[in-house]
Amino acid sequence: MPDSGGPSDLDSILGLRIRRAHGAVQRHFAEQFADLGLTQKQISVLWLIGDRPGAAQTDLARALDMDRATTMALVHALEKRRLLHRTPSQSDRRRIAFKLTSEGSRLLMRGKAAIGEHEAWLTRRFSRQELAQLERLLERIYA
Amino acid sequence: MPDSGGPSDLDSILGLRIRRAHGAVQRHFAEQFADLGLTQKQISVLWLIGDRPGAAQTDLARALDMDRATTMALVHALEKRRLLHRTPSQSDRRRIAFKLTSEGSRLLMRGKAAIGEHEAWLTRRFSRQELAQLERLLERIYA
DNA sequence: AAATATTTGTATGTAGTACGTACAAATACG
DNA sequence: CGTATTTGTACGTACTACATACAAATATTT
Repeated sequence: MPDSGGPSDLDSILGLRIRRAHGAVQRHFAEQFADLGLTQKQISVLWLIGDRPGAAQTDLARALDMDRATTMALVHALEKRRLLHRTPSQSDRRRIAFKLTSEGSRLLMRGKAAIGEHEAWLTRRFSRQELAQLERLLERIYA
Repeated sequence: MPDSGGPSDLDSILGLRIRRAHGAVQRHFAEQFADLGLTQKQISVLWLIGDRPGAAQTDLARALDMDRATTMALVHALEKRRLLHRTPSQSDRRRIAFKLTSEGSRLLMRGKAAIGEHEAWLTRRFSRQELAQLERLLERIYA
């Protein structure tokens, strides 16, 4: 082996740190949620629809910072699993309102519990102050 | 519209903030690198091979926190574009050493410049202290 | 020295995420 | 009323990521 992993100037790139942190969180999340069969994005969608029944395509896309095509790919997959259903709006017949099915609600409840554990795993490495600081700094990137 | 984007308890999830920050960085990166035709992962691989010529599959996977299959998918794509080439190691004939081609080196140089601009965009929202703090906190997640 | 285990590279398949584009229907606006 | 915008749909493309199985080379154990 010509080089066994010495430091590289790549380490000083903030973007890479964010990507690696994201990857680590993603991996732990996937493990935690393997039995529920939900990804981060999927449970985010369920969560949002649970919070805002009647939301539509554009609402989800905006809330989750995704484009419409990506959003609908998620929604269609969840609909196929009968976790949500879609009913046309009466006031605006272009819109189709999303609601959780009872199975979707049950899965969301289990998902929220699992997210609690996941978040505990993630946040236990920070003090309360550090956590607040980290959230504040991260928000500046996407807000 | 039944709900126009009020706050949700989703906002208090650190994992989601990391994901959204990652998404924002990813989007800006993609714009910045559209003309170079390189993704974050791809330039990370080029960068690492530039820093450590002779590295092999496993070295890259470890350095970038990816599994071997993902790593090789990246390497193969870059090899197809003649940005790197692979030569069998003499000391260990299982290993195949990666090196940049001259075209790969040129592209890496341009990429490093573009990363400089990208990093400037990303970091200009933080003071020097905040930047150090953010890097320190992020590292705790994946290290 | 021989048998076994590990490492390394290869090849395939699946899934999720993300975006672009083009199209049709409904609504809003001038 | 005609036009522009919004909304949903239906394609297609690309990247990332992981699992698995297989072969070859090397390392380890007996």
